[in-house]
Amino acid sequence: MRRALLAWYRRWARDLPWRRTRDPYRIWVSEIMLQQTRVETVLPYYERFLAAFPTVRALAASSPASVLRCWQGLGYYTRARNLHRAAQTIVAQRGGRLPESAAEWRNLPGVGRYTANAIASIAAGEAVPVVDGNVQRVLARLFAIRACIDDSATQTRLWQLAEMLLARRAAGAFNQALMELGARICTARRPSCTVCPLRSQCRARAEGLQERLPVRRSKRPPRQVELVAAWVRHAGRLLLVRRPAAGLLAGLWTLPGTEVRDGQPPARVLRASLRQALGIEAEVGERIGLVRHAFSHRRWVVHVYACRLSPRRRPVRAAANMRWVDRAQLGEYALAAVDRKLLALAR
DNA sequence: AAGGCGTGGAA
DNA sequence: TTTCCAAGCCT
Repeated sequence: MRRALLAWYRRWARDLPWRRTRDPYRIWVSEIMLQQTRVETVLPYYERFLAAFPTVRALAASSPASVLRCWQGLGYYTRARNLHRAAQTIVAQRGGRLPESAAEWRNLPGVGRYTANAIASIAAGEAVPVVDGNVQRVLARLFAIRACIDDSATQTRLWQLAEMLLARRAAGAFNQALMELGARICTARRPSCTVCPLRSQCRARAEGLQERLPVRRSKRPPRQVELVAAWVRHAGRLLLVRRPAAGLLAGLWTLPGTEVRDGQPPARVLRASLRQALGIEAEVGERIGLVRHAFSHRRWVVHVYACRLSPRRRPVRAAANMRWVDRAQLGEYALAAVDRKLLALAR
């Protein structure tokens, strides 16, 4: 099995930038970006990030805002904050020397069992297994595991299997090969069994179960939330506010606004929110659009209104989490994808 | 154990 | 349009 898999990988592995280096810093950055994120999505971010922060020292010396700007649009923003924090810890406590074992990597924020083992096996050849979504699927099929993949007992078994199968003298290549197989051949839907290097050893295929495995727990549908946002311009500038430091899209910038409880009139809620949260007296004008956005765990419907400051209450002094922004300066503010949609409405 | 935490592509 | 999901981690 190892021989077939490694031979397949040598022949078919995609040429990816993080496969062209053994620099632990670069491997680390790639693994963090790849958490729950597709290769094609990561590629441009990876190149930009390493151009901006080519070493762990450069990353540690940068500002949180600049790291977040580089990450904007990639999602799961805690990853960026953890990466930055970890870089500062590495410089402050280890003189910039990166961890050298999976156990050491595991101590860094944002580095769990999968990521620690991935980095250590790929960058240093340490003989430790990985189990990610790909490996779960490949092993569940290879061994025809019908138990729910989310059960902790099943997880334990998958890690044991990955450990048992591991090609210990080529751990990095083996781990990547298993994941590559899951990404390219043993896909979630319509796996390409006829060209799979493990087809003769796959129990799911022998039993015709490959399309039905693995079995996952069904997730309950995301909660729907209605919001209202304000497009406030004054003297050629647009009002932005910074989201709270914790929670959804923490630390990113957005249009001012708030949640609308069911049945409430959006325009009135918005006017009250601007006054109470920001001390701004504004007239809420026409609705310039409706934006729908889906997160992993909730769905937003955002009403966007054009607003103008009440004439006698100007000028407005910006609080710490509030900025009047020139169009030319917009690039200095990290925005989530949902807020790109909001801004695109009124251009 | 289960839910918070993003996004975009595929079916 | 909706659903599922992709190189997970943290609480």
